[in-house]
Formats: sequence, C-alpha cells, structure tokens
Amino acid sequence: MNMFLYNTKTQRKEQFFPQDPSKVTMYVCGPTVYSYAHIGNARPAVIFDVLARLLRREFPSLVYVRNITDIDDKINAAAADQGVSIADITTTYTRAYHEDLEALGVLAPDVEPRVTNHIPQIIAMIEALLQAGNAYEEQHHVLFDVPSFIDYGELSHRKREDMLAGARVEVAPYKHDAADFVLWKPSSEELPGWDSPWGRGRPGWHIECSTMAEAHLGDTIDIHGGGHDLIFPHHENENAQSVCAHHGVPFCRYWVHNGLITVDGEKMAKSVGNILLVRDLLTQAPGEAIRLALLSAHYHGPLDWTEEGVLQARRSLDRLYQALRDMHDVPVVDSLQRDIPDTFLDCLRDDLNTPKALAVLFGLAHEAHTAVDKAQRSRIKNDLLAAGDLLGLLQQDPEVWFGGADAGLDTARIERLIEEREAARIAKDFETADRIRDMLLKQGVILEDVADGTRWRVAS
RNA sequence: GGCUGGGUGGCAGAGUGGUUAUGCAGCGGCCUGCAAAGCCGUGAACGUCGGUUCGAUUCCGUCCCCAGCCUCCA
Repeated sequence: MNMFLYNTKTQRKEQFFPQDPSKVTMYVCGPTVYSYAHIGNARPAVIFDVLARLLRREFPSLVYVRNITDIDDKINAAAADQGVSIADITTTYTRAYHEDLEALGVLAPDVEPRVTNHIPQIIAMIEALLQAGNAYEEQHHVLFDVPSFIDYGELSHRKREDMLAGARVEVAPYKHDAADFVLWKPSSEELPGWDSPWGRGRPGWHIECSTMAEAHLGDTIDIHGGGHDLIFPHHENENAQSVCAHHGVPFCRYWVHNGLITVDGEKMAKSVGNILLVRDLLTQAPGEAIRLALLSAHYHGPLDWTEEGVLQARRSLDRLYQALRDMHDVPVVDSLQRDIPDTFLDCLRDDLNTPKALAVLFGLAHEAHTAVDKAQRSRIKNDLLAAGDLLGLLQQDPEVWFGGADAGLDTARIERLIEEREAARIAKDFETADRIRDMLLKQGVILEDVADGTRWRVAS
C-alpha cells in the first residue's frame, strides 16, 4: 500500500504517510459562490474526488473537507449587480455548484463548511494571532504581520525581496509591510458584517480556510489541495496563519495542486471571454465524458480544453462501454466484494496517474473482446466495473450510455426500423436494408449487427 | 524581473539509461450480403545545444518556446 504524492512544498514526489493512519484528513479549497462553476472549478473537484475515493479504499477512514466560500467582495458585487440579496446569490450558486458536480459524478465531501457558519472561530483565530504577536490592528483592519513569520514563502518558494520587485499592487496605507495581508476588514453599512473586537467587519480572504480546516480537521492536516493558482498567495498565507495560530505546529503535510486549464491553448479568463461553464458543456456532452476528459491528463500538468478532447473522451467511453455491452450476460461478483487489480491501483497510488490507470482500463476492454473462458470474462467484467468505479466511471448501464440518454430519440421508431431492415435482409433485399441503415446513420444512429441480433448506438 | 509547471509520433497522452504504453486517426488483412463493432498485423515521436555514459527521449547544464503566479482567480 505504498502511495506517492507530489508535494508542492518539497517539490518532489513523496511517499504518503498519514499522521494517523486510522484517520486521513484532506482539505480542498472549494468555490466562491458568485457565479456558475466553470471547467476550471470542475478539475480540482473531480481530481480530489478520485483521490478521496482512493484514500477511502487504502485507509480505514478519511475525512474530506471541501468548503464553500460564501463571504467575498465578488459575491457582494454580483448581488449589487443583479439587484438581489447576497443570500440569494450564495444560495443560487451553491445549489448550481452541487448540481454541476453531481452531473460529473463527484461525490459529496464528508464536510462542506461555509464561512458564514464559522465567524466566531475566525474571530478567535485572529485573536490568537494578535496574542502571538503575528498580527496587528490598524485603522479598523487586522493584518497579518508577514515579517514575523520566518518561514513565509516556504511553500511557494518565493523570497520576500523577489515578490516586491514585480508587485503590481499599491501598498495600502494601513500595512506595516507591503506583504502583510488582511485578516479582518471593516464593513460599511450596506455590506455584510459581524461584530468583532475591532468593530463591525468581515474576514479577509485567507483566514476562513485556516479556520475551517482547524475546526473540522485539527491543527495538522494530511493533504491540502487546490488549483495551482492558489499556491500564492492563498495557501502561503493560509499556512502562515495556521502555523502561527498554533504556535509552530505544522499545518499541512502534503500540499497537492492541480494544473490549470487552458481553452484552445489560451488562458481561460473573463478578460479573454473564454470561460467555459460546466453547465454549458453538459449540454454538449455527457457528464461522464467531461469527467473522463478531465482525468485523461495527469492532474499535475496543464490541460488544454478543446472540442476534440471532449469528443475523444466520448469515444474512449464508447470503447469501454462497448466491452461491457458485449458482456451484458456475464455475471459479476457482488459489488461489495469487488476486487480491484493492483496493476490499476498502483497507477493511482503513484501520484494519481489517471492516464496510466485509464490505459489499464483499455487493456481490460481488450481482454474482454478476446477472452472466451467464462470465469475469466466474469473476472474481467468485475475488474472493469470495480476499477471504473474508483475513477467514477462506467457505472451506467451500457444501453443507457449508447442510447444517448437525453438525445430525445424516438426509440420505438428506431426499433421498428430495425425490424423492417431485418425483414428486408432476410428477403435479401439489401437495397432496402441499406437505405434504412443510411437513413438512421444520418440521424446519428449507428447500427451494429451482432451475434444475437442488431443493436444500435448514438454516434459520438 | 522573480518563482512554478510543462515541451513526446497526425492528434491526445503515459513512461523508461539500452528491447519505445494507451486511446483516436491512418494503412493491410480477418469477420460481414455490405457495413458497424471487434480481432490480427503495421508505419510513425521524444524542443535546442552541450556534458556524464559503452549507450540518453530518460540524468546534469545552457538556451528557446508554451502556460500560470507575483495580494483576494480552481
């Protein structure tokens, strides 16, 4: 059970040893709910979902926390923009986030804390930082005193001097040091705020994750995940806060970051106008195909999102489901006792190498088409389903996959035409038979004549 | 300017100090009334320049290119 993860902090792949093997802890930065989830939000959700599934299998228990950030100036701006309440915005987009992730086969985390439910704890942590001498109050703000934390920059591998060189932000007058960041800031009348020892205000950006991690997982967590863009400043600051609030106790043992998504080779950004919403992608391809597309590249590297990539993912699933379809009458062992082959598990244990794991899946599909032995076929089907389940794939009925689920097809009509064609074939009227087949093909329905009759599928 | 990740065959994408995954696409064959699916076979790659080595795509260094971060973006 050797597991390895690339640790951003040490910049190398390390063997994973949880602090307490009986209870692994993982915290992943969730969304700020001010708009619909885009494909870049979906990538970490899917990746850490796979990691969570793997950890649950490899260790007796896992506590997986993925937060919802429901206090943020972008939320306030969206509310003002749309003329609705802040609660309306966060409720709407939290629900949308859940719907989108569910469509991608992402399981719910064990805990999904919200910032608004942790204000007292946030205030307590800020007080702890003030007491420890790592924070100061200035003009109704409370700021983290970066120079007071000697290890600052350790995670993102930056030196403070270097950071100042290219800084594109002006230093606020209430900061003692340019690198200091806000823990608490004052709220005006119309903005959401809570009473605190420093007046009515709201938390800064980073403190909520430190607080929620502490509240649900303790002082030291095993794995902290998120997008590559969060390494600095978010995680660097989170680490500084937590370590200082806990008097030097390490905050996180393994920092795991996923690469970012580009769209047709270009950065995905509002300014470029190429933000792809999960919601919109789901109208173009099944959620399972989008999930596979996200897992088809190693999590650590960049992923270029293209229509061709989604199409390839659909075809990959066609191939895998084709194998399952051919084994529709092959029995499998009870799902609770499913064994997953080590060849497959080892791929994931090695820094979550999903592309390599997928290759094992294709190998199984190939075996399925060549094996004749009954017991062997049963084993193959079992492996395919069990391994697929760990990736959150292949759990549909193949008929549903090939039926194009919501393609809005008249199934009865297709079946009738297939019967007509069959009659024509028996009568050796191949002209009619081919005409029917071509007609269906034009409508995106492909016919396959197999041993026990004619079956159909929707073209990818 | 600093920091980080990446540059592999037509495309996507793993991996390895020497016999070069996997999927899609291509080519030849089998199967089929013909197809489709599947099977069998097959061509094709490691950004640049150096170094280490018997041998490097794989290790080290240089350079080039791409992407991201550098205070509220997953």
